Amino acid sequence: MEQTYIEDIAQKVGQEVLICGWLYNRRESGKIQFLLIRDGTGVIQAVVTKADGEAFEKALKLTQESSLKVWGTVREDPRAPGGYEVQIRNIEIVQRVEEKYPIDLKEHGPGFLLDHRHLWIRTPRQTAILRLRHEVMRSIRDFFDERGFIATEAPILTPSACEGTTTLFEVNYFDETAYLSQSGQLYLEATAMALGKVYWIGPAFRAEKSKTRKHLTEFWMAEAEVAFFDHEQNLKLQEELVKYVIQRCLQKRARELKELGRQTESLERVVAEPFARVTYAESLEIVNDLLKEKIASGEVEKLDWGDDFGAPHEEALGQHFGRPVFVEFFPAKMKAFYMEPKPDNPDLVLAADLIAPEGYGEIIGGSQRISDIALLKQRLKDFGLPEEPYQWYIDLRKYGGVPHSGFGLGVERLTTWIAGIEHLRETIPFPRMIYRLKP
RNA sequence: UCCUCGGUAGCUCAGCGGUAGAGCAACCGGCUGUUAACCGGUGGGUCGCAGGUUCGAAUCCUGCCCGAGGAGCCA
Repeated sequence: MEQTYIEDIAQKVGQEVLICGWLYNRRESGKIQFLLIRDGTGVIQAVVTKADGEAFEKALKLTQESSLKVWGTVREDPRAPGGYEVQIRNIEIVQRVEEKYPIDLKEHGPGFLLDHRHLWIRTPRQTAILRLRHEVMRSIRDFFDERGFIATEAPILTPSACEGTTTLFEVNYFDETAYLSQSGQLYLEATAMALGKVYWIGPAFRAEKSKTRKHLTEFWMAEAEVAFFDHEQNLKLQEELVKYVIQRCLQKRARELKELGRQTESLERVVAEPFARVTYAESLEIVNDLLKEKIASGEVEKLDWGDDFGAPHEEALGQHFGRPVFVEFFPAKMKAFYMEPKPDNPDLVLAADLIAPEGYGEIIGGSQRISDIALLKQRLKDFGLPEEPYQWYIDLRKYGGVPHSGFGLGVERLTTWIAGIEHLRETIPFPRMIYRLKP
């Protein structure tokens, strides 16, 4: 008999099915037992009574997370969680858990759960989040594929810093030192010159000693790069992408969003309305005004020209607009060396960060890239970077340099926002953080 | 790296100078519609580690280790 998955159970009412899974919980009341079985697609209640004989005796032996197969008949019953249940005919215990399962149905702290991440991911909340992550990943791919982008890859092992500044993880590479990539961007610029429109979703590594709910040392970025794209086209693409992903999650993952208790009204508004846009200069005024009381009391720092936003500033800006907001035209010196200057004010660059509402902070950073070879060399010099390791990158301007633009989107940050959860560590199966390398 | 809080039973915590506790989990028993079921019983401890103060330390002091929350930095 073929296995039926729990998510399809509604189509099997009145029929005999085979459920293969794990025991999530068991409740018994004398001559009747209720088994809650999970199979990765959902949880179903199965019922067995003393009159069922052998199956009842086997059910008594089942311990939490024991693996099992259950044959029985599906019926609708309002008393069952989810509205459907299986009347058990036969049970096969695949493996009985002999030792006590470490994770209870309630009351655990984050430290304990992270130590048991390999088991924690079995719980309904975690599977809902991971399914949502899958939808985010898949919809990003679909978005780009539908628009004729080519998926290409950037190397993880790199000879030098892409952006020069951030701390990198060092790796022994035979007789040399290599670094784990902190961004695929520079390589994507090269593949964009080969293929026109490119994207990739890959891991990025930052050895920053950050310890906040918004940081991982290993996270996934969706990056895109388009030849002949300018700043305006770049922002339009980003807005379409974010709306597309959210729309897909709302459509296809309503069950998971409900499981997470996510209020979807704000997400629906994000899809319906245009994103806000402010210049960096305007944003300074807005943020300083919004936070003027906290600045006066010394709780938050006042932002001066050239300052980057801190967490409170980012949050205030997100709350103020109540929808995603692009902050654009930053001072050149506070951003990376490769960004194209604003034509009417070369002290600013054609770059933008996208700030999510509801306090979720920056989810995208992007810019138009420098296309002129002389300017690029000058910028490397200004930033105190050597030309030699960037020779291949300079070549992109020597041989048919064109205006081009791109961006990087933080997959976990976007997923955290859509899920409406507190900490991004739950949006990746095995989070890597400053004090956490295991399991 | 800095600031704050914490580490006591498998888990979540109480106890804060005088015999080591509760709830949940586990195990045993009861209950034919449970919903993180309920009711009764049983077992379960190097009180993070090291040193100090004291007649006496889980409790007070010092150092170290580990973790959580926040800051900075960033996606």
